[in-house]
Amino acid sequence: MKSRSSPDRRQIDAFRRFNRFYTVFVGLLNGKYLESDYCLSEVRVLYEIAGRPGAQAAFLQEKLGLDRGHLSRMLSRFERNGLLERSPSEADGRAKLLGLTPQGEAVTAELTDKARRGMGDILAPLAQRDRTRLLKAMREIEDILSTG
Amino acid sequence: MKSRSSPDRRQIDAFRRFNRFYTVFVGLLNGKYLESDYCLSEVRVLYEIAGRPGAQAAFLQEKLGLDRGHLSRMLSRFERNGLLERSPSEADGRAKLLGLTPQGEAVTAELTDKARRGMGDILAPLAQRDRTRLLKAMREIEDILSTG
DNA sequence: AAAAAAAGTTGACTTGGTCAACTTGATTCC
DNA sequence: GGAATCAAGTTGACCAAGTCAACTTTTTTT
Repeated sequence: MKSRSSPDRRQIDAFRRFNRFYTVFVGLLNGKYLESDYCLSEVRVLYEIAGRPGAQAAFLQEKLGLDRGHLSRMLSRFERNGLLERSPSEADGRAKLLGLTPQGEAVTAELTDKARRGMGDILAPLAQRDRTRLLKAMREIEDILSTG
Repeated sequence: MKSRSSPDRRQIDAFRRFNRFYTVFVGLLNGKYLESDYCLSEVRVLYEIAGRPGAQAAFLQEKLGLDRGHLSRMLSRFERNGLLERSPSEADGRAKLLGLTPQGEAVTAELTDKARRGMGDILAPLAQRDRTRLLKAMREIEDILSTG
């Protein structure tokens, strides 16, 4: 590995400032789209199931880092509220396959919509030029941090 | 106000993607520096008191959006653990002025240190050029989003 | 066939946080 | 100046998210 100078204090502090800034910013967003009966991990679970119908709990538990019991109860609640169906797996008698009901799909779509509207409201007052700059900057951060 | 075109779908989705990305990223960071007995709001409270010795609870409660009762108990706990002193205000008999004890200062400094080290670890493997790009992009996002 | 492991459920518990009632001291406003 | 109102802080009751461990059932290993 190539030897590199260590980061200086000014850079580290600017980094921390951005994190504080963006944490608050995202907090506001989430506070907004969490105006919807569902907490963050519930939303993540719904999205995940929507994206992979037929997944099983163990997979979600692993991927999202949730507790078994917690997830089990959450899924029961979803089922009770008509958002989710759990059907026995043919391949494995222990497992249950997860899938959203039409109502579950609708709720998930509504959540996505709300999230999109939230973002749209933030972008709307910006000039087209600033939107482009913003998204380019975001892209750049993703690139740099994810290859690092 | 100048009329502007509404943001398009691609931009909105790129925005959301960045939010997901950065939420996970920050989550990892926090997971790291929350390896320290203190939860996020406790850390914020400590930082706030460190930055404004003599502040009173009502101010913190307002600024950080915490519940009165929750904050009151948190401060009691800090006091019990020797991190905090609450002295009666001369100007207002109801109020108590908050200040960190030397031990409280030490804990806070240690937290800051940990946070800095966390950031440093992320910046370290990057080339100097990428660090500069990263921080410039962050700066740009702050600028655009905070003036909007 | 026995032992070990995996999927899921359940109960007991911890904890971060909310809500409302209450005490005490400061303001307001006739 | 005194009654009504309001603000600062404390306390108790409560909630919901999340953790931990025990248990059942089915599958895999050997």
